[in-house]
Amino acid sequence: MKTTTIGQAAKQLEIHIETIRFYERKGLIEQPQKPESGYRHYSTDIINRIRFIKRAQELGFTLKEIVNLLSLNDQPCTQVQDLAEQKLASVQEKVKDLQRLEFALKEMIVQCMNNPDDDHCPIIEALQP
Amino acid sequence: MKTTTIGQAAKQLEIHIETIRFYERKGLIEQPQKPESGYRHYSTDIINRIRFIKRAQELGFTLKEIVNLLSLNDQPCTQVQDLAEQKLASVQEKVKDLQRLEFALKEMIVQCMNNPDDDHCPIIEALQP
DNA sequence: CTTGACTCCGTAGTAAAGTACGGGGTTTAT
DNA sequence: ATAAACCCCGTACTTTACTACGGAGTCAAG
Repeated sequence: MKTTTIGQAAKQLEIHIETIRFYERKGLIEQPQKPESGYRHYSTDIINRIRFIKRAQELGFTLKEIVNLLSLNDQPCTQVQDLAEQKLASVQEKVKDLQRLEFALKEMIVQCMNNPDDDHCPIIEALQP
Repeated sequence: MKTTTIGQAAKQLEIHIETIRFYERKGLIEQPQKPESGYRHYSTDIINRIRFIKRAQELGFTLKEIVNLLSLNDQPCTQVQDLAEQKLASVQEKVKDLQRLEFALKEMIVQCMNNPDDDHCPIIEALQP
């Protein structure tokens, strides 16, 4: 089986070596087999696991949640679904809030554009509820 | 004018006293007038400013960004408009990101629901390349 | 066989956003 | 007028997710 050193793995994954060691310490990945040299050698399995971690992170999961996700590997699908649904709910809430803000900012800008007096900005008051 | 002590303000805003002092140190709010006793006394203006900070935070703005938002207050109207437009752009971007995330999560959940095999979760597999 | 690149390990530092602590003054209620 | 409750200040600690450092061992090229 083909294996890579930690440096090659890091380059391939575009992360720092230390990040890999960090994940190891945090229990997100196992410490790989180390032959007599003492150097870590990574299988594609571990590489893919790190890729998984990175993707989950992009989806807004914290490392803690990812540990949880990974531990669900052997758990029934419904539990994984639960986690994803929780995440979804919080994301949807954030979107709504941001859209409210977007609307508010747009309103402000319009008011600004209709303002003849440059020294008295309507946004100033609008920002202070 | 009615004022409150830091403790009352904190209770009202449901944050810690130390958080208020922390915002002061970070320049998000001014240190309020302190009479001979040395105690801070907060006007409703400052209370509202903190409320604004909290709201902006819930919307995903960092304190650094909020400092920026708040700095809109002292600028002439055209500059305020500029900054508001920059903010708007970043908010819109954030909304888009979150909607992408929302979509990805929904897809996963649907796949999960259509999965007859509870022991073999498509979410976990989807994230494993 | 030596030089440079790579790896090991443990420890320390970073940024963000607080939170806690402790020794001292002040206010308020009894 | 005294104890409880509140506030002052500076400093230190917390969490998350890394990132950096430094001395020592190892491997690969010339």
